[in-house]
Amino acid sequence: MSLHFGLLGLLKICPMSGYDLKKIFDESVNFFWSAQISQIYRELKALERAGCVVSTTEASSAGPNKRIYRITESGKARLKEWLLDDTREIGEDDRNEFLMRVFLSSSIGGNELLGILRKRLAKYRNDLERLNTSESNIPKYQEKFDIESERLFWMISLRRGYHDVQSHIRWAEESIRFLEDQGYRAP
Amino acid sequence: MSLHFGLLGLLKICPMSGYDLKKIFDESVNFFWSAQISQIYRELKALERAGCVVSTTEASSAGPNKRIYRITESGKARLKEWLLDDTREIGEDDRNEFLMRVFLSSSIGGNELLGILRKRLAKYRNDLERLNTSESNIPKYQEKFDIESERLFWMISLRRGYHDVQSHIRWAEESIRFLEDQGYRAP
DNA sequence: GTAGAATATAGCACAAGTATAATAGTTCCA
DNA sequence: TGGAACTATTATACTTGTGCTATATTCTAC
Repeated sequence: MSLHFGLLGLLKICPMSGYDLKKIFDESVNFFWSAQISQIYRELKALERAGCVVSTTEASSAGPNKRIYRITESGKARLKEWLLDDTREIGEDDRNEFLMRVFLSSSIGGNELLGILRKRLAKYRNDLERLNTSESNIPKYQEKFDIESERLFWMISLRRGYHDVQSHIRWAEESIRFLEDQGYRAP
Repeated sequence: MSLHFGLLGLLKICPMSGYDLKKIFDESVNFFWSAQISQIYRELKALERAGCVVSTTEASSAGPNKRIYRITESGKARLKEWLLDDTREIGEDDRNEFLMRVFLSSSIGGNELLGILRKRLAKYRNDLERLNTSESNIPKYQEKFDIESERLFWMISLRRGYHDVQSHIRWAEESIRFLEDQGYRAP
């Protein structure tokens, strides 16, 4: 459902094509939601069938015709309803394949795990860079659309990204130090 | 694939039924992986078809017969292979429906968001309690199986849980303070 | 002028997880 | 003795997301 309403929320700011939405996803909400272009097109069709959006074909400034989606009043109402829905459990996916590996690492031992954690720490530091890129993209959107009313909420979401990445880094550093103190050495 | 190898990893410690595996999932790895019982049974069948486990029917101490699964040598080898597989990107799912809502909250405004964040902070504090429960469950498993060789890896995974929950709490507190400073008041 | 990159949409097979219902044995206790 | 709670497994439909392929247009660099 999140992609469904994520698209609806972005279309509330400005009418767009599926292709445009994909780009915005990759540049902004990517650190907590990603979507394949194929899924976005499929979901847009579902949104139109549900009467949440309407589409028109328009000439593109570059490339083939675009199908521009616009949010309807019904779509706006349903978005608000979803945002306030208190009955359903709202998940934060903590499913973590990497942690599953750490948990099961007795089969490979501490030396191997130490090497794996060092690589992962480098990845986390890279995630921090990507977040900075997301943040520096905001002014670019400000030029394109009127996002002044969005700004506060975007900043709060972004702060969550920083808190999370920093905690990942702290954990990896702590675990590496701990394994080293136990006498493990990466292969 | 993670559930696949998660089950295999637990079966390496001790042969068990699907029902047993579900209970262990809920009590231990739950903070980074959950599984429906229906999915566990389905996955066990797939593991057996793949030759990673074998099953036998045994009388239960209480209730109907159990189908006990045992890991095979081939299963152990494949688990190790997966743990060391360096070619595939290992995901940590940061898909976050709650954050999607925060991001799109301009439709409901800062006052509503403040109320939502307060409730979420209470949930995070509860998550901390649940982690403590997971940790205090470890000695219980130590009695049942020989998990001395697992202990180090379980502790490192658990530490990640603490780092994560604490960062969620810090973020929620910070955001609530920020909204209050901006003059927002929960409805 | 043409190859290739970027723009733009659509379709299908597959993987992984959810939700729910059906079935049935055992234990416990009112 | 009857029913609730727990133990235990199976089956099936559905949802969400991935990966890959096909198709077509327009712009840019050589």
